[in-house]
Amino acid sequence: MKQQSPRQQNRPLKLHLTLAQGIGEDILKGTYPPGTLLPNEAEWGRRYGASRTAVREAIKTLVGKGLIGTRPKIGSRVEPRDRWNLLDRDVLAWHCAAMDKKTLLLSVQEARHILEPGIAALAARRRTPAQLNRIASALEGMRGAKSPGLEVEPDIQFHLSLIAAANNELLQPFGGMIEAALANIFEYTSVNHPRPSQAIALHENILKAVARGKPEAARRATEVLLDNTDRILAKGPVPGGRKT
Amino acid sequence: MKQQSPRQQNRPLKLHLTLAQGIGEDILKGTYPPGTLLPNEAEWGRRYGASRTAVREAIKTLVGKGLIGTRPKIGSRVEPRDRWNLLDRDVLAWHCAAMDKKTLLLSVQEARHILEPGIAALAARRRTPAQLNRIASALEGMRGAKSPGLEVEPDIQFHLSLIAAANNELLQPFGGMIEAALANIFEYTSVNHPRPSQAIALHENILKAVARGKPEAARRATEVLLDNTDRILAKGPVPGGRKT
DNA sequence: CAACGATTATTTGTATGATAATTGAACCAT
DNA sequence: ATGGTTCAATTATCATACAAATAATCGTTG
Repeated sequence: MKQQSPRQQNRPLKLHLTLAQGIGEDILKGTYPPGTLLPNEAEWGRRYGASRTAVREAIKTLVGKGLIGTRPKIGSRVEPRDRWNLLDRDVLAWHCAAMDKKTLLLSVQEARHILEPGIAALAARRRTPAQLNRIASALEGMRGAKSPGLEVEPDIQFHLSLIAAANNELLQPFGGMIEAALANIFEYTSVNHPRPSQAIALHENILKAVARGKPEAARRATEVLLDNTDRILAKGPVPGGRKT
Repeated sequence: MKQQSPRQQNRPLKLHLTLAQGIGEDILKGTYPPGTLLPNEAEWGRRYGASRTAVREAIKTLVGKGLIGTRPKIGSRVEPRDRWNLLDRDVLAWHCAAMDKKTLLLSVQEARHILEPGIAALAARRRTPAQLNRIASALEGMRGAKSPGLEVEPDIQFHLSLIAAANNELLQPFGGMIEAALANIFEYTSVNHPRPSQAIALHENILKAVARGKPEAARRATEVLLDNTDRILAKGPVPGGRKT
């Protein structure tokens, strides 16, 4: 048999990562608003039963994400929100954990409406055959999915490969946002996707336009898909809700 | 009297930051392509004359930015590019240092064309009076600038406050990109801005549309401004070039 | 000889303790 | 009050030791 209970995801997570996550969530949660001072290193060590070494490494991670800054004799201060790396996978995850899901998903959709149509148009002009292939096989994955849960992963792959096909590295960081969004939309709307076949058709329209090198068609097809996602979201969470 | 001579660049930069910068630049420069292994911690320590502690803190910073991942017995491996936090201020700076400026600026402009019109439209719908004020005073700053160099800072402020006025936190991380872009465009095109008065007029159009709550007008005005910037960029660098 | 299991070696992870550097705050002399 | 000095709190750096993870090696066995 494998691991026992399902609450232990794979590996026990290194101590400094646990600390970074704990402190990061506190910050995103608003426990320490921007401008305020965090407890000092020794104090974090006491709270988590960790050595200063581990605490400092966690803090350096958070500094790397733009959440805090440190100065001798002062301590660690929370940076203003506009310096936060909100698109970072971890930060976004902590944000999800701390924030109302619906509000967050609406923000994500708004950003997607601004970005993805333009990205699809770019992809239609610049995608390589290999990139087109990757998009197509993601779509195949969606078709092949038996349960709605298994549809999410290929869906994510579809959008990630679309972004990759835009061939502009500065747009890649948005992949993390899309990834978090799609995973959470499923969490939120659960099994009540109206008609999976419809979603697949909408994705296929994008693929076709990108394949034929029609930027404007790709843009419009993406807008249609996003509008559809908006409608699914607007229906609100599934009545039963989800446990975890 | 304020600080004295400019010979001391602010502060001697902490050791772990020097390390993070050095290693980060190496990665962005392509010395260690994605998927390859970095030298181990002891080796970095030897190269920089630093303790393992300092090296490890630098590495944790880079992990935080998504550039590398670490595993015991394996070492530090460069992550695939689509996990890099390219919008992070530091990463972007290292990227600038490593890459051809023109190519980078073209990528930035492309991203701006996708993002900023939509952002301006959002801002027209949602800006608060205070946010509108901040945009207006940035424009005033541009007007008041005596030398072209002094015009850059208010220009940056104009765009940052426009992004802020969109009131979508997920769009904020792009501020760093715009910031780096505008600073470098000045570096690149130097003093040969054709007519500052024209640039100011184009910015003013955006402000007016946002003030009047006209999303589509704001979108179009932003597109016009970006097209203008494109033209300035297309002229290429100033013949004399810049020293630094 | 092939496959599998234990051993080993390498690298990162964590802990401890000490010292240096930075800088706000308190203090003191004028 | 003013200006400089000292003090103290906190991060920054170092050295060392040991723990944990895991790829590679080696040896056993079927």
